[in-house]
Amino acid sequence: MTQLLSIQEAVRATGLSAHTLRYYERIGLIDPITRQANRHRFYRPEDLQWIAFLTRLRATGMSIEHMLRYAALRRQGDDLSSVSARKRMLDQHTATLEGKLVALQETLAVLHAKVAFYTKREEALKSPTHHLPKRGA
Amino acid sequence: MTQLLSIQEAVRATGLSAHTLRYYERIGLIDPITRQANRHRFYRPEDLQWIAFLTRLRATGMSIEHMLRYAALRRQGDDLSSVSARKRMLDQHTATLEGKLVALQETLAVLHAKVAFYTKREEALKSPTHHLPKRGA
DNA sequence: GTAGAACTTAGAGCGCGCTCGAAGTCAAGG
DNA sequence: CCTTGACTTCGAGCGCGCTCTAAGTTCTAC
Repeated sequence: MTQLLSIQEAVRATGLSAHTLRYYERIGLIDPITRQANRHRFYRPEDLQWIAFLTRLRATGMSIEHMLRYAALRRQGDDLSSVSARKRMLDQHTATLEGKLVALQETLAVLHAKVAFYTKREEALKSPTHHLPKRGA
Repeated sequence: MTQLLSIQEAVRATGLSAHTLRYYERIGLIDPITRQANRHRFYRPEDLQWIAFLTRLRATGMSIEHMLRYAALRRQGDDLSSVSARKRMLDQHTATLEGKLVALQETLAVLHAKVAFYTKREEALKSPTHHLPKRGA
């Protein structure tokens, strides 16, 4: 049958803490997780997929408020207005991430240059008789 | 001569708020900015360069605590231990950013796929007589 | 001389996203 | 029966990075 996971197993599977999993459910990011007789949660594979997607959105900087809007649209069902709105949200996030990607690449270039500079400086300082320290940035 | 900027001009130049500029100085991220007779700060081009670099580090997720360590090393001067430590910090940050870059690209791929899916779904919903709604993720 | 704008300081406050604590329930093992 | 331990709920607390407030100074314009 489908594998159902306890909260601790979900913790391992998602990388989130049990506190965070309950918190996400409490605020409505995650639909109410089905319970066993003892009221313990058990997570279905589809819950984990949704949580993994949420984690992606969070890790790339989407606010919880926005994720809540997305989750609400998802609950609304697959009518045109929901589908269009979700698409717009993801389009918007995509654009944001493309901007971040560029910024990140620029920063990586700056860091590579700085590291190269420090490497030279380091070598000069290690053998002061062979090279005078360089001037510069 | 070198151009000196008031705090408002520094705000425009850096994109940070005046509050944040003072805050950074107060906690030691920025060295004490020189003052005019009326005690107002005036920022030198080199201050702005340093602030721009800090802003890059922040924007790519370096914590203020780490930036403070970097700033302290910089104040220490260009001896071997400072240069090596700064290089190590930037190397470390570079590695972190390379990881983020990959994650970001993965998320962008997921988003592109989802948007494509929603686009199809949207079209199907707009002309329901021509296409039945699709099943799927 | 007075109003207003732009700055100064020190310290309090805030929003986000968790994170934790307290107290209770339940099932299994000894 | 009693402990142990994993879970439950609810609400309070926290760390980060600002952000704002209040009160004071100084300069410029009228």
